[in-house]
Amino acid sequence: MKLATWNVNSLKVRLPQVLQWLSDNPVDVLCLQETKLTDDKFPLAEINAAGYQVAFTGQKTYNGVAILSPHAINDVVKNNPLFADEQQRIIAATIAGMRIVCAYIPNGQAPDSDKFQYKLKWLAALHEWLAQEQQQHPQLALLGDYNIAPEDRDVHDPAAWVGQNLVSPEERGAFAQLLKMGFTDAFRLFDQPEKLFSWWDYRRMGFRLNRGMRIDHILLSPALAAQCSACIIDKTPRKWEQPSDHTPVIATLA
DNA sequence: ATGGCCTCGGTTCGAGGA
Repeated sequence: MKLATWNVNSLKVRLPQVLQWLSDNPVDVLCLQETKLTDDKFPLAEINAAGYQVAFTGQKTYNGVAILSPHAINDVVKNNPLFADEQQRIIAATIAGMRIVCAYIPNGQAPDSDKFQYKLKWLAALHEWLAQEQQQHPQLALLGDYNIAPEDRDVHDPAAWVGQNLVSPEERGAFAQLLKMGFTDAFRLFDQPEKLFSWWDYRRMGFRLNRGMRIDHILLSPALAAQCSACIIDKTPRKWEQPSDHTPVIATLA
């Protein structure tokens, strides 16, 4: 069983790459973020034709999330029921006995901004909701773009980023809270290469210079973590023409 | 050097992303 997450930064632009990647990497679950499509524009037929079911919720220009699977997708929930939000950032579903939550956590912009306060409130509501979900769903996975680099080793140049957005103590505290609740960062279950990231800035030759961050994560409940046999970041699509600035993360469950 | 690049909406620039 393979679970993956990928912030595609516009599914309209990236659909050919998503289909190519799925052809090269058949997975049981693929969570997408930043689809940036209203539901009427979602490429449902193309994804179905590739052999995948899909649940999605989107809006114009920003945000938007989707879950793709070759298996049946059941009990779809859009957004956090405990947090009224016009922004389409969460979709959850049950697939092959697992409860899958696909999340696009707010960016936050800067620690002194209103958007940062929104991010922290959003994360607090996420904690509250997941605490309920884990009671009902022992096999629970949270996949997505967290917009948080959990530790200094997840940042290309930690000294340059101290206190900034994506690495601030408040954000890292919110991530740590998820671990405290019992979730495991699948990537850190295994030995990993140093300086392996999931996002690189388009500017400043970020990818070529490996100036990146690990901000896309797969968090697993204890029952799923016990089955996890591998977790990798696939840098391949970041090397393609006109790439997303993020690249897929994949967890394998035994 | 607080910009650089990419996407979108909507027009030829601004906002947002991270």
